[in-house]
Amino acid sequence: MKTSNIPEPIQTPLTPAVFQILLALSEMEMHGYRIMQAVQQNSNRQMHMGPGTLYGSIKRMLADGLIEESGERPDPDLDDERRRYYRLTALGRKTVKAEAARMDALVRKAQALHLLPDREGDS
Amino acid sequence: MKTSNIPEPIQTPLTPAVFQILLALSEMEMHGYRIMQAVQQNSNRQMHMGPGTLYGSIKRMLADGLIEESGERPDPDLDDERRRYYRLTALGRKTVKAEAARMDALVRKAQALHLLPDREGDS
DNA sequence: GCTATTATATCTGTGACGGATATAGCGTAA
DNA sequence: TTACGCTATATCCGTCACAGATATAATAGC
Repeated sequence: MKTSNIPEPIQTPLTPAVFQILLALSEMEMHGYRIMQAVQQNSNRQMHMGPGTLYGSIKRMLADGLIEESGERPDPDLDDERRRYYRLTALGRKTVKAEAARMDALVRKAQALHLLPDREGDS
Repeated sequence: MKTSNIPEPIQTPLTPAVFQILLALSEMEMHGYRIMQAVQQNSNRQMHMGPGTLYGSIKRMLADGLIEESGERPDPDLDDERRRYYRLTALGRKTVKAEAARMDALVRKAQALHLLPDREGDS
């Protein structure tokens, strides 16, 4: 599957792993291991991201300019020197928005086909 | 990324290609080449699915029992003998629903983080 | 009859994923 | 203080989906 890059050099569809990482980092800066836990939690433990997927994805996302390492330590007291914190770049934020919009359109399509339980507030 | 198979042998997250094919076949039975066009159309020509992705995905989905070939020719008059029509299986329908629900949850998460333009009708 | 489009199919390089493995700091209970 | 489990990062490698290229052939229009 491929998306035409008419508007900007945005790279979609994102892989599930990359999208989950961007989504987690949209909420707050965090370090790698924390991302793994966040993904598991905000999916009701239905998804599991192993270290191979996590750190491999992080490396690629750094290279693509979607995220960057943040030197700041959010909590100087309870800290762990090993941790490496990451934050979204402007491109990362733009990309996660584009992907969310793409998925939203698909969800609406699915809704129109009665593949989701009916809800109030749809056109 | 991996999903635990607690409830049923449903295979999610689906790849974008597989989800698009299931979504297209949810609307109506159609043949392979038609699916390619449908994907392009209901994504405003932002996505393009080549024959490699299409027929490779179809082969896998047949093996996984998500779709099955339908001997019926919907339009006996305007027909093409080369066409091979496909329809969803019960598993395929269950799978596309599960995936739509998974994506819906992600979209809601994105909405809560203001990654989507605000809309009316959200809790 | 010529050409473009329709339609299916395979081959192959690239790259994401995911389990295994490695390394090491940290917390705590015996 | 030692042992163990958890935290945390990192790499390796096998598997598999993707995507362009290519092949083949039927159909449609000129």
